[in-house]
Amino acid sequence: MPELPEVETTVRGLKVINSKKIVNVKIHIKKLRFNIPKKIEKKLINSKISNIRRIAKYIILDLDNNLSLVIHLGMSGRLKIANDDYKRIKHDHFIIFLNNQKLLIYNDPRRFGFLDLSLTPNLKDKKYISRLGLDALSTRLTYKYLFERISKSHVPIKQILLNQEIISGIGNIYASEILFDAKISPFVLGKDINITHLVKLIKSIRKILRKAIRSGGSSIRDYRNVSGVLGNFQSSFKVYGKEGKIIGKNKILKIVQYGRSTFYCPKLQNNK
DNA sequence: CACTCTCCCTGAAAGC
DNA sequence: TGCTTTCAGGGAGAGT
Repeated sequence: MPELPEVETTVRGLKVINSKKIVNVKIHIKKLRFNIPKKIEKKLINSKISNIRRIAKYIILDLDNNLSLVIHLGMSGRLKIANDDYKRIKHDHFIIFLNNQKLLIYNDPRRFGFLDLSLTPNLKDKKYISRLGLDALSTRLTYKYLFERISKSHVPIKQILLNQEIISGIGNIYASEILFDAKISPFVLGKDINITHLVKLIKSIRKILRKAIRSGGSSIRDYRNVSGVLGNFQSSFKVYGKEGKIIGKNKILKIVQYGRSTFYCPKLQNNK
């Protein structure tokens, strides 16, 4: 669910708690994908949120005590802001109480997400951050950069788009949508993509992700922003989840690459 | 080193 | 209808 547009939507929604002070923290389960850092409560309580930002699919809450809280939503994670009369529901694992009577709640049924704490200046040294390639919406993402990174690769472009060490922020849904928009076959290998297609690919990456952000994010079913409002980009999906759909007289197929589903149209995505 | 596969977990949807 | 099976958005780490 949460790819760059959903994370960006979440970060924008979280701005309302910027400059608020953390007055309490409750952990209901200590192990998500990784263990929640020990004594995190003590480090968070009494600090003030000084900045809220996104790095790839990571949400960063910078605090005024030189620490940063890192949140990754995994596949099913969600952040909610609620009032102090909120009744905890299933899978609410981590709750931050703020000095404006609001709560920040981390809910994650599959627990593939994680929370981490870092000294703010050392955040970039965390290995999950340091390895990241350019952000999918970075202006530095050019065809030259991509060519340099993939022109020797024997991996299909669909998988390249999912590799966060090359471009960060794209997940399985938007990868299919982007390739469809760029009319590029998901099978074409990095080494076989020409410059014209790289230029088209970058255009489509920006176009699809920006449009999804404008729609408030998306998901298969029910991506919601921090206030619980549904995103609606999924109504704009052209190929994802559309197996068998006919466009003109061309059919959309679903295949599996590297264990992930890819939706595409062989006739329209032929690299011509 | 480069690449591929499996697994973490719950719940929705499909299959029977 | 209801029980069982399959499959899912991410990413690390093991395996080839």
